Amino acid sequence: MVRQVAVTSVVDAVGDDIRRRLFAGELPPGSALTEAVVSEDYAVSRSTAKAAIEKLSGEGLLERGAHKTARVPVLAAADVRDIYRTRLRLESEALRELAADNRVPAGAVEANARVRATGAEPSIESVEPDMRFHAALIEALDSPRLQRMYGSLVDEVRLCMAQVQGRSLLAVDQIADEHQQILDHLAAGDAEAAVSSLHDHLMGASRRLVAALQSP
Amino acid sequence: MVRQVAVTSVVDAVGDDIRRRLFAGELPPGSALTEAVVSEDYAVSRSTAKAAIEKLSGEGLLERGAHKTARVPVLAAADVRDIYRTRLRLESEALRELAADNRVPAGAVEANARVRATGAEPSIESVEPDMRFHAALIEALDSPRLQRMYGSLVDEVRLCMAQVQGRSLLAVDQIADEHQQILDHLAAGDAEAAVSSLHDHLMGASRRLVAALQSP
DNA sequence: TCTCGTCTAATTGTCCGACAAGTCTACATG
DNA sequence: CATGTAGACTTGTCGGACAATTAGACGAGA
Repeated sequence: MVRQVAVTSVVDAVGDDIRRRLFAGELPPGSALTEAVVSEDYAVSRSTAKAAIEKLSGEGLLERGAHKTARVPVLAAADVRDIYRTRLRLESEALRELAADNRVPAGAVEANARVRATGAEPSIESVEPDMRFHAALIEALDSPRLQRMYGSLVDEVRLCMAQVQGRSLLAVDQIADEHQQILDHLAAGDAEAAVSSLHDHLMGASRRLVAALQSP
Repeated sequence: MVRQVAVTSVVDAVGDDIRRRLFAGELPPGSALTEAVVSEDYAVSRSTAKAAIEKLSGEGLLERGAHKTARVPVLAAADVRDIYRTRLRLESEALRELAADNRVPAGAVEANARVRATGAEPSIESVEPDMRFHAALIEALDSPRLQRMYGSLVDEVRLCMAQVQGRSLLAVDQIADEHQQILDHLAAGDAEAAVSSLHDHLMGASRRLVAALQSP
């Protein structure tokens, strides 16, 4: 077992902050990010700015064509649907594997408790534990590659959230209830029921996101 | 509908050629790729070489730590198993969705015919159509994100193949038969049977790869 | 002998400045 | 109105430079 500590290069630091700004909605969809601007904003060389931008492009958080300025992607309904259907695919598999052993990941239970603790009203506060709940399902499989894939999806989900500015929130209680239902099915070892609940949970969220995207 | 044509930067060209060399086994596992060497080999600046190396690292085809020289990853048994289990997860989901509509992707049928056409003896020739068969299952779902994820897995699979140098090949007929079995189950709309066949197919391949890795 | 510093060579991280090539916009021309 | 063109902006690539880091060799001292 090797202890891991994080070292951060300037490129990473700049990339991380741009990512943060993306998720915080500080960079509206469609807005441009030229290498020169990034370079000035962070007081780094253009090479460094370029590297940061290209890294984010590789992750799908920015769009850029050859000789074109990088832009914050504008997510269309088709994108949101693809993101959520792919999410559903990964998480469904996770549920099937967990249900096969009646496994209920402790991290998911804990995260859902935190969801519920954020109060009854729809709240942006509940997003964080909500994401943790779902991530815990994936992490329970202990597969580096699956986790990496899911991580890239999560980033796109956060981009969605930023673009609808919380206009698609559901009552916290309902979210927590739906999560609990999934956990119950897991405990019972009923894979199909768990998958079905997850399907409703995620497809509902997808529909709300699409609706929020299309109404100003 | 926009017609797409490919433009290739120098960075991409260098990256693509290194990728090719990786898959061709020209770069043995564990070997180092310094920026200076790449820069000289391709007669490009170090900045360009660096960008190419970093792109490949991002795709998981090279390993590199801060201030460390990039190296061709040496795949351990755990890696191969994780790669194949993740492959199984994605392809299983694809089969379930296809079976739900009794869909048999034409591309998969055609690819399997090409597998069989490569003769009866185990042959490196059959690898290409084999990969096409599996990719066709994923492509049938028409999901950009799922395809991207699967693509990154395929790259790692090719890295495996390069590292065992074809020491894990199975008789072409058997491969084609197993593929056909999956297609038959799909046509019958029997998702669980299709998934089960796929499971045996992929886990067998995984076991052979691990064995080949561990014997000289 | 083993451990610990130190020195050195190789390598990467970051910056700067430069120029060619590509993109976009507005404007002029036919 | 379509076409072409000029100019500003932006990206792609290069070369060189220097600091920071790593890794290996070497030697001093316990």
